Amino acid sequence: MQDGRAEPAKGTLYRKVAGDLRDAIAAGEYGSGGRLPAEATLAERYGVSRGTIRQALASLRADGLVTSRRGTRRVVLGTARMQSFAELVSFTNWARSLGEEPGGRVERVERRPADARECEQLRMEPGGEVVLVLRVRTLSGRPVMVERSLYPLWVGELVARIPPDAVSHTEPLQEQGVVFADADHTIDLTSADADDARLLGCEPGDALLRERRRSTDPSGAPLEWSEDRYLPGTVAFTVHNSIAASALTRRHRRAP
Amino acid sequence: MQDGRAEPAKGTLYRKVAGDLRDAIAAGEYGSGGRLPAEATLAERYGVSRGTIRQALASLRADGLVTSRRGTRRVVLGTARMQSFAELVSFTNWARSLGEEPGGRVERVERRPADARECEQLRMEPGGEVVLVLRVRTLSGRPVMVERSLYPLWVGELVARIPPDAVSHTEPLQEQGVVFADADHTIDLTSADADDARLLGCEPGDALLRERRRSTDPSGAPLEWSEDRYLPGTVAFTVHNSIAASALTRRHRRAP
DNA sequence: TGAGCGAAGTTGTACAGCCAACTTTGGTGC
DNA sequence: GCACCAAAGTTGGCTGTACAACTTCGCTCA
Repeated sequence: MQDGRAEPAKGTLYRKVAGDLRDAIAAGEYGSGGRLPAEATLAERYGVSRGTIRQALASLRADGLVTSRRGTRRVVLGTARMQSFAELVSFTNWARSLGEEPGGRVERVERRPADARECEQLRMEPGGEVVLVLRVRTLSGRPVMVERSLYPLWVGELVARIPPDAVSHTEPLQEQGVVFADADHTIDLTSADADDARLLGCEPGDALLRERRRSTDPSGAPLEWSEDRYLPGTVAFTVHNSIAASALTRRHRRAP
Repeated sequence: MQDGRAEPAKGTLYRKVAGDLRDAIAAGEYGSGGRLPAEATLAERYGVSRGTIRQALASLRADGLVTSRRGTRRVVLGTARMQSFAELVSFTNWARSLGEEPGGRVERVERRPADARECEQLRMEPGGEVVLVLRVRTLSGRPVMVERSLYPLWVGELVARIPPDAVSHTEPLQEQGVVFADADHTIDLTSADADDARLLGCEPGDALLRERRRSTDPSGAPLEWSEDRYLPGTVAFTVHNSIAASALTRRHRRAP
């Protein structure tokens, strides 16, 4: 996604249409705050059914590119927009999309029994073993993040076989057929411990931006429970939300 | 949403179905990691078409409640799940859903011309005026957040009429017909300035969790550009993401 | 016992049509 | 000029159908 250029957007019709509309919006074809053509118009233009157009537009809606309400044509919310969390699945992809050179070095690998909380998070039998990986991640050579990942054994064994200085872990895992499909993220603030301070070059107790992440594969099986700690100023998380269809809208007052 | 209880979920069929399924999942009816009934089964059970069922399930999917992939029934990802960002549209709602007593006090209201960046963010003509509101927000009496909000004039005038110690600003605005429909959020870390330190009771330079937010109404018109600064440990942001339908899935390896 | 294959089950994509709900616009009437 | 109303335009919601793509499971066969 982030390399931009005109990819045919895979085989399905609605994705082709969505990609096309995304490009048009990014090119400012409708302007910021401008109106998109009506669904029927687009359907005719692309030679597809209205349902397909609606599917494409739902995708733009989910990304916060356009509004959507009954009675009026869709309005462009912003002409440029980043993939944000879609890229957050991988530090490597995110870094590359910024034009930075990502790197990483595994500091410690440890195999040990999981405690009660870890078992629950990874949906394992009590007493099962997990693999803990401590890794420092760099942007153009400068350390910016410490990653502590907990894997179930079958993933951990694959991770352990990856060279310690590999840029990406998700890519080799993907080669092995391990797909990260879903993730829950929790973002807050924490302070650096001794490991963090040493690896990031800050003082113990300094504030760090923390992202905790639980990832599952397409079948819903937990793959990873991870805690990432970022140096301040190196990263910002972005997300879009919408009431989409909320109750109590009452009468709507327009901007003059 | 957050008061839980069985609301009929408005008039539409698919929302009734979605609400019902949400309740069932929350009650653990299918278990964590369990399989949902097939679409056809649900369609028959509820007496609606498969399309309607799919609409309901898409809503659960978007909330990260269930997986969704071709060939296999949907899998429950988690039995309990918070609304997270859906509640983030309002500090008041969020606090109440946590059982805390929200409060707030306006510290400063200022009407002044907008600079170039502010004009762009609020999509105004250059030289237009904006209203700046500085407010401290409390949880059960304890200050946890400083909010700096920038409003276009027509909203700012409504805000200025709200009593300084009003618990919620969005609720009276809603009464006036101002609906916050969409928002973009950026989350990172910053340090307290003199105002923050005084109002939050911390030291200048202390780290704070920062959320910048740009909200629009249903027609896409900017309503607010706000920067919130939270004391550490008072709030965590959660979000769910999914590849949903990514390319390069290759062959998928299952968890044993 | 294990590998391979095929059938059944399930979701994804696409089409077509219908009506309801809502917004906008323009004209009518005062 | 202004308020009100009617009509046109537009999206939301729902049904029904058909086929494609994929997963799972059990059976057959070596």
